[in-house]
Amino acid sequence: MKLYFCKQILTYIMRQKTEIRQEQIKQAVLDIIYTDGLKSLSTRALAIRTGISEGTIFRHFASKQDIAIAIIRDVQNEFIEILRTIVLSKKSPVDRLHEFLCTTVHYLQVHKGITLLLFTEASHNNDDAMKQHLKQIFNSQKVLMSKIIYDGVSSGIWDEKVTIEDALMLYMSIPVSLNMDIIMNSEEYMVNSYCDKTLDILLKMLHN
Amino acid sequence: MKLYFCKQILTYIMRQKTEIRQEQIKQAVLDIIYTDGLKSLSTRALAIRTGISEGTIFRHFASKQDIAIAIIRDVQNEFIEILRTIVLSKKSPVDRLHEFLCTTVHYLQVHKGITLLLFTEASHNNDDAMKQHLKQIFNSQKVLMSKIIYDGVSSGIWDEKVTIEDALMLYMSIPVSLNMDIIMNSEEYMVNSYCDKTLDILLKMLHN
DNA sequence: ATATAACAAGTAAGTATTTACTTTGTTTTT
DNA sequence: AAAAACAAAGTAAATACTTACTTGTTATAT
Repeated sequence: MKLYFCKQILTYIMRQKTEIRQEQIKQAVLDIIYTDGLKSLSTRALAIRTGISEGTIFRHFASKQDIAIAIIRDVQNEFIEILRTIVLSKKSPVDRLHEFLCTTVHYLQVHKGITLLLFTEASHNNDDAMKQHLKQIFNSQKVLMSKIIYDGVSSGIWDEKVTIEDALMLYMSIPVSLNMDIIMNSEEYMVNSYCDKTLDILLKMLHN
Repeated sequence: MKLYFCKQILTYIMRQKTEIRQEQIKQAVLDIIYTDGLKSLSTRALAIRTGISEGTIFRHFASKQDIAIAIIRDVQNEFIEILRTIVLSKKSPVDRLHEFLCTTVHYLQVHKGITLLLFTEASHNNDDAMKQHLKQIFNSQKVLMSKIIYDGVSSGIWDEKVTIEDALMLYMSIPVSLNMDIIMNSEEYMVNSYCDKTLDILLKMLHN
C-alpha cells in the first residue's frame, strides 16, 4: 500500500509528456554547452543532466542533431517573433531600437550556450537544412533592424547616409561581447548594461 | 638502383623535421575546422589530411589538446606581436588604426577556422592554462587598441569622451561578421572591404 | 672517407573508452 | 486494451592515444 503510494508519487514526478521532456532536453543541451563546453555535449551527459535514461532521449528526439534543430527552430519561433512584434509596434524608432537590443541581450542571457551552438552548427557545412535555418535567423534579424533604421531615417531623426550593414555589424557583436565577458569572468551587472551601451553607440552612429 | 632512387625521392618528400610536421598539423587543424567543422576534427581526420599516420601525430604533439594550445600560442607570438609593432610605430593614430584593422582582417582570412577554435576552446572551462592564454590574447588586443585611441584623443583629433569598450566591442565584431559572411556564402570581395568599413564606423564613433 | 652508434621520424595494429543510437521488456496513462 | 514513457542492457563504429617495431639521418670514431 505504502509502496504503491510512493511509487505513484515518484512516477508522477518522473513520467512526463513528450513536449515537457523535449523542453527539458533542449534546456539541458544549452546548459551543458554553457557549463562544460561543446565537447561535453554527449547523449550520456544529456541523460545524466535531465535525469532520464539515454534510450528515452531517443524516444523524444529522433537524433542528437534533431535536438539542435529543435532549438534553432525555437529561436526562430520565439525570439525572432518577439523581435518582429517590437519592430511592428507603434513606438518611436529609438524606443523600438532600445527594446530590440534589450530583448536580444535578455534572450542571450537566458539562453546561455545558444551563441556557441548557432555558430558551430553554422560552420558544419554538411547539413543544408540546418544552414538554411541559420541563414533565415540571421537574415530575419537584419531585415527587422533595417525596418527600424528605415523608419528613423524616413522620419528625419537619423542620418540618411547610414548603412544598415554598419548597424548590423555592431548588433552582431553583442553575442560575442557577452560570451567574452563570460570567459573573462566579468561580473554579472556588467552584462546588464550591454543593452543601453549598444544603444548609445548605435545612436551616435545614426545621429543626424 | 632505380628503386633506391625512387625511395630517396619518396623519403625526401615524406620524412620531415618535427618543426615542419608541427606546422603542417596545425594548418590541417584549421583547415578541417573551416571545411568540415569542429565535429570532424579527429586525429584520424588529421592523419588523412596531413598524409602522415595517426601515430606520427603523437610523435610531434603530446596530445590533441596540445595542438590547439600550440595554435593559440602562435596567435600570441605572431598575430599579437604584429599588432604591437603597428601600435608602437610613428604613424598617425588614423593610419595605425587602419593598419591594425586590416592586419586583423587579413589574419582571420588567412587563418580561417581560428575564430571557431578560439571561441570553443574558450568555453571549455576545465583547462585553466588554455583559458589564461585566451584571456591574454583578448586583453592584448584591448590594451593595444586602447593605446591608439588614447593617442588620438591626446592629440585632440578624437572625442575625449569615447570609451575604449565601445571601440573594442566593434573591433570584436570583425571575426563574427567574417564568419557570418562565410556561412552566408558571400563573395570574397565583400570580405576585402571589411577593414575599410570597420574603420569608417570607428572613425565616426571617435569623431570629435 | 667510411663504419658505427645514437637518435629522430615513421608505421601498422593495437588499446580501452566513448560515442550515438537500438532492442527488449516493463510500467503507466488514456 | 492500446499507446505512450521509461529503464536497462545492449550495439557497432569512432575516439584519442599506445605499443612494438622499422627506417632514415646525423654526429662521432676509426
